[in-house]
Amino acid sequence: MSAFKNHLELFIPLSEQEFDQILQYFSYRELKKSEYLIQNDQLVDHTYWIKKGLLISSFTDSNGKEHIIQFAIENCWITDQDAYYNRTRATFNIVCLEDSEILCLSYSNREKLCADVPKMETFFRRKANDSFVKQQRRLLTYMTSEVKERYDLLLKEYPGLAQRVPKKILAAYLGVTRETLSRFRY
Amino acid sequence: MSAFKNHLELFIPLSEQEFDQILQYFSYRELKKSEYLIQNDQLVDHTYWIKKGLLISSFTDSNGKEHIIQFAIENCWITDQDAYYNRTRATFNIVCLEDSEILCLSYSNREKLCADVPKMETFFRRKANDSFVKQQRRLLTYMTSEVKERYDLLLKEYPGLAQRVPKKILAAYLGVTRETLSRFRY
DNA sequence: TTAAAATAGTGACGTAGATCAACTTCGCCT
DNA sequence: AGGCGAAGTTGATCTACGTCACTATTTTAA
Repeated sequence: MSAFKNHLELFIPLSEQEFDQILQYFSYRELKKSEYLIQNDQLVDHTYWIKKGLLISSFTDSNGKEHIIQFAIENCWITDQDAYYNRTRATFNIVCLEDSEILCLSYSNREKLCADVPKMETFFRRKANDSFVKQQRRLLTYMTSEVKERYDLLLKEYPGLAQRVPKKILAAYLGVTRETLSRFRY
Repeated sequence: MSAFKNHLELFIPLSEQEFDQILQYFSYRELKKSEYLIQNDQLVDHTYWIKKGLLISSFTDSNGKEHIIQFAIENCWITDQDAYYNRTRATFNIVCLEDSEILCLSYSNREKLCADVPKMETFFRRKANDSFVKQQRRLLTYMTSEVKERYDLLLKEYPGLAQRVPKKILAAYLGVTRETLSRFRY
């Protein structure tokens, strides 16, 4: 009754044996609240699937302002994708907001997995297309919607997030100051 | 000496025979300036690779304001990805700004191609990861940079675009009015 | 070839959200 | 349990960009 198997089966059907084989390519980690998974300037050799917990990836711009790139809760993947795919150093920080349980996949194991198990290459292709569309929707929301509307959409996408995460983090995801967000809530 | 073969070889090496086989899955179209490749509300059954020309995909929001999603010039892929991958209707319009020559790949042919030629599944996986990262960089630029800076970055990414495209289209890509863009140029 | 439409530039004014500052409340740590 | 830093609220201004209105120029199509 693995949540990870269910997750993979969103895109590809798997036998128990296939799933067991796939799991060999992953390792497992547990992190406590406020520990870092990735820090700015590190080489990024892994992508991560969140079994349990809550993490954020963030970017600090040249004015020292922090922007939230992504929330990752149960069943989400997270890494600094630019650094991971291009084998360069992180520009993002990824930190735990809650104690977390994480499956880890190294770059070389991911390539091996894709070569050894064609279904997994299909999975990653579909997943990447899906992520692209979601990212594009976020950009579109950014371009077309008022802050209040973007806030409502965020809470609709992650119900209960407002209770798990400081408001200033929500504001930094929406691209406004905490003062502005505070004036919008009632 | 095919530009398309070179394009595929950015991610995967190909023999002439393999390339010839791959080409079988595509069809070819020519469009004149101002003709539509995809119109809002149509079913989207193809993704397109631009051999020559210039197209834009755009989205018209509930206030009637037009937003430019993407410019597609030589060697770019373009479609309404949300509609294409999820087999639904277009929310974007895609129109030619210049006479264009286009390779077309249907959804079912793409799936067949991925199943028949594993290298092409690898190509599309890598390409999708790459597109995701580029999209994420655009969102980040949106969140962190002033309009003037975003304008300069756009022209750096597509040199000569300012000469090929009406200014109001550039403004709609940057998410500002044509008046504001006009005041930034010197 | 010329009229109409689309594109572009500029000024005056309006507004959403930023910035700064003061105050309150919450959560963590020994 | 109580002290301290982080988080959140609220008010007063500031500012980047939007809106509207008018004019000039370029493109399109009959």
